[in-house]
Amino acid sequence: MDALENVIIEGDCVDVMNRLPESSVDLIFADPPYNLQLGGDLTRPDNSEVDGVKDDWDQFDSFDSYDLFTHEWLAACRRVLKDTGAIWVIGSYHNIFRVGAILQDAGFWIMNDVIWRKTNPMPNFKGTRFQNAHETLIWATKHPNQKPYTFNYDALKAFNDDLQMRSDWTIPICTGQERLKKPDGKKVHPTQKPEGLLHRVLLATSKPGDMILDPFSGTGTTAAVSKALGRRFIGIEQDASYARYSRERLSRVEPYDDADLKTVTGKKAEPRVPFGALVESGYLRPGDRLFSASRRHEARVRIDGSLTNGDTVGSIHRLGAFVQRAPSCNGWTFWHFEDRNGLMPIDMLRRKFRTQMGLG
Amino acid sequence: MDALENVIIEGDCVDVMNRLPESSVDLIFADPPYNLQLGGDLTRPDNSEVDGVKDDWDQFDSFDSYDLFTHEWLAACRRVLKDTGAIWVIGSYHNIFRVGAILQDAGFWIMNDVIWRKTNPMPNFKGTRFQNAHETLIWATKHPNQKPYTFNYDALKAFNDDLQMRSDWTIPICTGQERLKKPDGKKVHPTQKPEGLLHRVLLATSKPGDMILDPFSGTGTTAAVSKALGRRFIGIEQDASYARYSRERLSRVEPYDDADLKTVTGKKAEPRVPFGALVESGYLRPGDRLFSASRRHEARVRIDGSLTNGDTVGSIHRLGAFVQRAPSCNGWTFWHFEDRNGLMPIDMLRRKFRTQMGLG
DNA sequence: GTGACAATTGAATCACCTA
DNA sequence: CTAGGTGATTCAATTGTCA
Repeated sequence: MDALENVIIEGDCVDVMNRLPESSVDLIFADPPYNLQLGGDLTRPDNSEVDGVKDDWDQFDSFDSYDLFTHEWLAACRRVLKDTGAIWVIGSYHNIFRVGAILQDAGFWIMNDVIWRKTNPMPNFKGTRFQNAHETLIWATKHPNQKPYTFNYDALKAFNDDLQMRSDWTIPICTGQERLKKPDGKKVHPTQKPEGLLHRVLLATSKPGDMILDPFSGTGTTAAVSKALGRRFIGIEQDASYARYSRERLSRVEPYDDADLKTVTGKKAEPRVPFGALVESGYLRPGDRLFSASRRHEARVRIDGSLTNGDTVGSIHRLGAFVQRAPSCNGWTFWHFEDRNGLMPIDMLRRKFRTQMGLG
Repeated sequence: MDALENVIIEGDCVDVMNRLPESSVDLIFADPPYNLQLGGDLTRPDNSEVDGVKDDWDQFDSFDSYDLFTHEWLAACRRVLKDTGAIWVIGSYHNIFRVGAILQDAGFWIMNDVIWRKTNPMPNFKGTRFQNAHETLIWATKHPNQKPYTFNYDALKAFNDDLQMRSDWTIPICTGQERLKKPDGKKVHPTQKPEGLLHRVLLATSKPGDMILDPFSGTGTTAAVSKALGRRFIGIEQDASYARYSRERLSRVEPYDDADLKTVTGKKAEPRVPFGALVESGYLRPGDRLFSASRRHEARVRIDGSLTNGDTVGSIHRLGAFVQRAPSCNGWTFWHFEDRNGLMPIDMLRRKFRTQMGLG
């Protein structure tokens, strides 16, 4: 099974994952069933109070088997996941606490829990509980303190009107044209996830070309959004009917233009330019004076790209920190050079250097 | 220990609970240590230091020792709880999954998980994850399919502007006058909960005269709100200083005026609709063109909701400001999409989104 | 008093590369 | 592995200061 990609595979997810090469997947999105062994409709979300007696004796037994099931598919996920990879799991209060605890026990490291806040949830008709208006997602890396992992911070900030993205996401449930229907008009799947949710997940924690795996593929929302966003994917689905519907759905997905897949990136992604290179290339000359924005501090450029204020010598960062008595300082934004129009941060020169050298 | 009530008891919560009469409590609210596992120091971009939770009471050797601790206090809670009673637990992703699973294993029956959506959470200063903007509460009865239990559906509906109360609550963190301060101006407790949160909990799931127990009483928010709402209470707190401050606080509590509560309801509770949400939900597609009203400027939509005009990229606001050479710009009114009837501001799409999603 | 502006702060698993 | 250097990074509210 090499170079298998962009398919929906029919079968048990543990079996199928164990036949995939290890450390081959960048990101897993898993929407596991809630009610394995719990007696069908009785424990479907929001109906858990229907039966009086059965749940009582069933409870321990069913939690145990659910835990075992969870442990097994998470172990299979862990094997196929790259050491730089991550996993998302979505669930409700019926199962998410067990899944989250087992995830932690398996060695995954939770980065955030994220709340999918539904704009248009089903009402609780009986008025016996709060309206169940959200689901919980867990985002976890394969290892504690894992470096690197993918998080497109700046893209999400642009998405969110220039504010950093929060852990609660307001997204509509899947309805209308997007919802897959059978010829008789009934919905194909009871819990089809909205493409908007997967769009945000993939935008946040994957890159174009990444391999995305969904072990409980269902109607193929993960696969469909992966295809649209220029990611590779493997979906695994046990149910032949769901698999058939999702393949048909995928055939209708048009990938977006490569140019539109690009996202906002921040300074962290830019190539490093040592300050000395600006001096070397004549953007600044030894002896030039630099100033803090307020002109309160002044320093002279030296031939090796260090600065001196007379008493002390150091890098742009060290001297900036020193004169401010701060533990650290970004010299690029702290120091300014004299321009026709007044003081300009030396970061301007760095940008000019990058552009003229064809960097970034 | 009979008829002990309306007190803060100093001591280990398991010891104290085991000395209380069994089946004597109507509702428990528990805010256990979160086991945050913080690393080194954290500084803000302005170099100031974040005052994190490094207290001894939040230190555990391992998940195992935390699980054992959790199991023990939950067992003690179970004993003192009436068969008609219920429990609330609050936590974050560090601990809530373990607590939820152990709660289920102990025989409690989860009714809802509730999200406390913070209006003013602390940012993620380093841009490494999503801003941790919520905490999770679990509401569970003592038994599966328990009847009766207390749920004041109508009171909540009235409280929530005649809308059914959802499972996500928008409430500010505890600051300002409400936050207890030492004589030196420092906060008494690192994690004091807002009274608005407890107000909703008690309003929803307790009755006047009920006995409310908080095994991790801290600064006594549960006790204070219980007193204000005419409930009886017992708070248990290990730390002598916290206990002293909470007793002093209680002496000042008077019955509530609802208007004073800092909760956010109705339309104001609805989060902003960011531009990216229109893209992920299909109101605009990556590759679509946007124009300024005069058509003098043009840009393309990308998957992260950023715009590009070929040279420059940025959010709708950033790019709008850039092309106009303005310091700032409201992208919602500056950029337009092509409609049958000509150009329409993208703000129209946001309004449509809000309307269709029932967001005010 | 008042309005503008600056300073402070909150349950936080918060950088990364090279020598 | 550690140590050290470079240089990237924040939102909403309340409180305090100064004109």
